[in-house]
Amino acid sequence: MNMVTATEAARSDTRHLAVLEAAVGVFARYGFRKASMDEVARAAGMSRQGLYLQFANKEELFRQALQHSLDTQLTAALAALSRTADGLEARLIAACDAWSGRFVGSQGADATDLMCASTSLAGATLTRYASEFESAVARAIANSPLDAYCAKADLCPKDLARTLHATARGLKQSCVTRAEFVKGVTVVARMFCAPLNQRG
Amino acid sequence: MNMVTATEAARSDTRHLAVLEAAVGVFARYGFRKASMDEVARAAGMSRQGLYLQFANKEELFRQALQHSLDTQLTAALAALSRTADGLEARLIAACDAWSGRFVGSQGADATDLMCASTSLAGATLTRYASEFESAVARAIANSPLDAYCAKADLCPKDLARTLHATARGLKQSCVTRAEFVKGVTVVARMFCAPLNQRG
DNA sequence: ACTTGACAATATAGCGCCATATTGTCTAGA
DNA sequence: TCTAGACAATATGGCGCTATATTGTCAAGT
Repeated sequence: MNMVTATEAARSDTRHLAVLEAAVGVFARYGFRKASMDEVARAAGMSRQGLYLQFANKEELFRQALQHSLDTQLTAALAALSRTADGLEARLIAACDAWSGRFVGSQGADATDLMCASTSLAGATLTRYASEFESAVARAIANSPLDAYCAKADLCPKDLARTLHATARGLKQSCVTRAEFVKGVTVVARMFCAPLNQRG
Repeated sequence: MNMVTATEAARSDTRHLAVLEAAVGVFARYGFRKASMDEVARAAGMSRQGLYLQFANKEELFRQALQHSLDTQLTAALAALSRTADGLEARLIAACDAWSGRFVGSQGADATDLMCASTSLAGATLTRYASEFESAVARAIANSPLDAYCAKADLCPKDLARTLHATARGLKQSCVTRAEFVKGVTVVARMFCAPLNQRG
């Protein structure tokens, strides 16, 4: 692969991602059914036919947009977890926010539609990413001094990760503002990390 | 009020509550719309007209059944919280389970219907009970040694209670079995109570 | 005090039909 | 490589209609 094709591939890839970003925005606002290919094309600044040249159909576009969104969120969460310069508490908060916080304030009446479409069109992907998130959180905990306390409390890092994730889900469904969400996540993370701030 | 009327009132009240119990079961299984007065009457072992002698209409029956269910759950939660012989962790677990755990495994396709009907027919009652639950949890925390740690962590008992409640909500929506739910609640409660098990 | 059987009023589910919106595909062209 | 315009196939929402189920209310009986 020479320079030209590499550059072209990179540019085409960038364009591809930009389209997916636009699609994510439109799907998030209108849900799966009420979002039209026309709307997505306009948001991406291209023609409707341009979309069909890149994606076989609406379902495929949705699948890729969903996967891109999940990928972005998971990548950001992993990045947050790997900032070992920060304390575990800050990393957990940032990770949960990156993973679950993005669409907190903006879920309308189409939320059920989105969840339904996501599970029916890419349920496996969805659960796979969620599981990867929990595993990464569990690893971060296992590689921290908190791991020792877990054992003492007859718990494993995986348990903490799962419950942290459940808390994020609960907050997502009950919080109106993102600030509220972050506040809630901060509370769990801080309490989970409490053993680190005391002499054991 | 003499003995006879008092006894009669008590018996009538017991009957009333038994009918509400039956109604709760039917509504929980079928949702609001798909549950028929006929079904409730059969479950309560009485005639459909008997229901209309006690409740003005279906909405009123639902409101009272919901309130009775909330009342039962809140009462059980308060009782759990007041068992000061137990440690805070056990009390928090029992309280969350009593408040949120009852219908964990049994939520079918009519769950949305139930939530929608509940909020539209008795939204104020719903939020009032939820708020009372959180306040009671907050009080239990404030009256425990954990209160001191809260202050040190720049948090208040109310924050912990709210987040605990959010965790219960998240678990309720993601757990398939009640055991799973209790396990998740145990994890948060144990970690929240961690500061009590260490020398500060 | 509750049941039974009946009743009209109303809600619900299903169906077909129509108008419209959207999808997915094509051709021609910049 | 993308756009523009057109196209059939299909999905969707609305409307009227029918059949059925359910609600809410009777009168009569126990």
